Amino acid sequence: MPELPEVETTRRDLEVRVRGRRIVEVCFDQSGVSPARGLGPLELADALRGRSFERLSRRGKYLIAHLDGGDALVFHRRMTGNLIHRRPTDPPDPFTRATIALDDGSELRWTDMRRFGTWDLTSDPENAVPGIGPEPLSDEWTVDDLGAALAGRTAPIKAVLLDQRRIAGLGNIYADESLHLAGIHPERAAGSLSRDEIERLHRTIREVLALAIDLQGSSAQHHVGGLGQRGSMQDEWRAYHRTGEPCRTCGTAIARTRVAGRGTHFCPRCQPATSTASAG
DNA sequence: CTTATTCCCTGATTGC
DNA sequence: TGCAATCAGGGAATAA
Repeated sequence: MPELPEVETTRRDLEVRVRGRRIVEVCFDQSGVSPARGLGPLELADALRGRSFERLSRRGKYLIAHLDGGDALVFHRRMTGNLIHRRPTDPPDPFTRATIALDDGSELRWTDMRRFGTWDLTSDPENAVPGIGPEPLSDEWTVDDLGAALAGRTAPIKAVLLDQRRIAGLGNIYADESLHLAGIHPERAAGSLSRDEIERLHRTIREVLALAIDLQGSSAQHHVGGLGQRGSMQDEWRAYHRTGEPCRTCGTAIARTRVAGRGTHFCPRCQPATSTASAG
């Protein structure tokens, strides 16, 4: 599913291709459902027609398309959303819910099998995502910041990693992967992590996100990049979606449980429930 | 303020 | 083989 690396992949792919392009028309499928809360398909098309893209930015899992005039169209791909740049003559993409025609004859196709994705038109792009936590790949995000986000919390560490108010952009895949690399059990109380564990986790979060961006994201399920290409990070998964398969570090079968309502994968040996001893 | 639960959606998978 | 139940999960809403 699209997490920070998948959204960043799309941003990089599309930025150069939509910059300066004017929206000629926006067409939605026949469902009558708009991905924009509070705006129907026709209203949304009216609001976007004639506007130009200035740049694309990202905040956590949100893709922000800055428009001329100072406002922005904010996309969230949720589970199955993709934004793909195509020519009209390219073969159809399955589950295309909307098409944005551009003034150079190309188009952006919004595909979203499960229709969870959202568009949000805002006049205040700087505050497009209120309450969201720090960007984990930013130079300004320190070990101390992570420590402060975890301090005193009794919730499982994985639940805190998934909480977008604490850290922006981690989802189920990269939470599991970061914890495996750090050797930390996903059900450990967040506030119980030692300084050494917090340092390891800070490092592995950044490592796994950076690698995933290099590999253009994980495409085991639905994600494709802005040109329709698959990523290859799924080949590097060490925990996520590997139930019963051998841990790449120690060979122990990867276990599966449920944390914060999400399927959770970990190595019972490398990620012990109690120890603070090293791993990763 | 906190943590836990439900719901949205639809194709894939599982169970009988 | 067929059909129903379950599963996948980000985040908003709701509950406690």
